[in-house]
Amino acid sequence: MSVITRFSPSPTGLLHIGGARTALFNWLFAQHHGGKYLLRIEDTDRKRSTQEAIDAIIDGLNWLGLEADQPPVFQSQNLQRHSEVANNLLNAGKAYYCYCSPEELTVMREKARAAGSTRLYDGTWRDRDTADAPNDIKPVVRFKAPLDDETVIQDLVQGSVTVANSQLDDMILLRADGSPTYMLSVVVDDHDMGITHAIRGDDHLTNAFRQSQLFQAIGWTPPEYAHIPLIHGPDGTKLSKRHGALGIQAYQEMGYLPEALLNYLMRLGWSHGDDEIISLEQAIKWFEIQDVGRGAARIDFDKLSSVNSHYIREASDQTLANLIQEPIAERIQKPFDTEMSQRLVMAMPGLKSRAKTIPELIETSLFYFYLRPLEINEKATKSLDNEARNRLGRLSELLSELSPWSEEAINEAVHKFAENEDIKLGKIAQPFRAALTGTTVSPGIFEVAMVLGQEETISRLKDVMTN
RNA sequence: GACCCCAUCGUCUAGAGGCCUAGGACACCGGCCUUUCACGCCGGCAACACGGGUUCAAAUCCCGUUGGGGUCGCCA
Repeated sequence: MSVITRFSPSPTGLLHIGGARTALFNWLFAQHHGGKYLLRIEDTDRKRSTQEAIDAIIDGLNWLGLEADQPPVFQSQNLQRHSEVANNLLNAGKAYYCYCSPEELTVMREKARAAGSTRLYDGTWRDRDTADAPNDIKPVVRFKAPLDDETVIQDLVQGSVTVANSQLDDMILLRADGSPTYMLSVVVDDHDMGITHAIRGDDHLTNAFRQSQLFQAIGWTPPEYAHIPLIHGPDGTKLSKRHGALGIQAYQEMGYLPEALLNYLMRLGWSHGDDEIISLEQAIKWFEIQDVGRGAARIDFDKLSSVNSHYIREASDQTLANLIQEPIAERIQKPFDTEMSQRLVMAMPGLKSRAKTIPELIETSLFYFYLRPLEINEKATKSLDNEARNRLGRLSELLSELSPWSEEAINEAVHKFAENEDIKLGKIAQPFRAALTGTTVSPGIFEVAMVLGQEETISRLKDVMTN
């Protein structure tokens, strides 16, 4: 039997980092087994589901490259089928009508809780004659859950998990308005979609018991379950808006590369020995659900950044240039022309090894495109005393005659210059950097000069001399 | 509160009874490299929650304690 997995978010909010990881694990598992990975939008709560959320989820998934193998399934379109299954259960005597009013249930719940019970519904209508039914109450349909024995889930991650059936009450299958509940819909859709493995968050573990019972009652085989631990915030508490319960596009905006986020996410809970940098191809080969840990993991932005900087360094100069060209143009208020594009690509090797995020990459590349005269920051100004300016003057004369204009040639020329002036290289390199970049921190200054070109370099030198 | 799950350096983790005086990565601290900042390289700090068993031997198995998390809706 071929593997089919699914990621089934409810479109009531953004695709957060935990959801992204769940999707990733489902995707990896399916890929590893040569199966299929499907997307099911659980939009049966029509009040809370929004089109924006649906778009955000699908966009986020696409950005990460976790495309489903089939068009998404919208749960709301299977409602009829779901109630049909409930009605069959009703006919078979495995479900029943319950006429309790919401008020009655509230009282019942409070009583049960006070008594320390997990069975919040006491089964009032389980065996009661429907002839007793009040006329003013529309009934819900409840599942006649087994009272004795226990339900056991062989979870692929958590191992064998057992609960006494006496702990579980009769869940609602169909609401008073006839609409199916989540528990029912999940079971029917998982079956109808042929889901073989349900990989989902830990928070569903207790749901698995009831779903398993339902499968049993209908006579279907439940999927294999794998409940993966949740992701916590840096302080170990539940992920909240404060931490990282941000939409995935927030991470995009913060400048994380999708491959970096994917790599980071897969290592949260899953491991393959000591490997840290793992490509998607390798992950597909290596991914075993048994290797997923059982404890919750905290999100660590430092590590994410570190992984990100690795992928930035790995990315091709052209790819990165394409990525940041627009943002740079916005910053400098000037559209890119061919020459600027070429300059950016040329500058990339020196730039990318210094950046942990894309915004950082943008920030540090700006000086290449600022119009003259450059603004020199305070620190940089300090290296431009009179002596230094005079020296830069002499250097600029030398450089204006330099040919060819290569990094190596510039390097050689400046070294020779320092030798002739009997100064340490730093004495000229730092003022040179200040003049060309306006700052004290930049890529190698010979590389900078090379990228800037002979004319621009000389001009920038002259700018600081005349000021 | 009841039920369920979890527990190795600050963080992510390796570890499936002897290979562990517990390994890697991030972060942190030194050093090297060097025209700055990074990168890179070298070194350092740092953990098996606690208590009982089982065993010749336990981070690894069992029980308990403590701590953390999850679930208890006519939400999903």
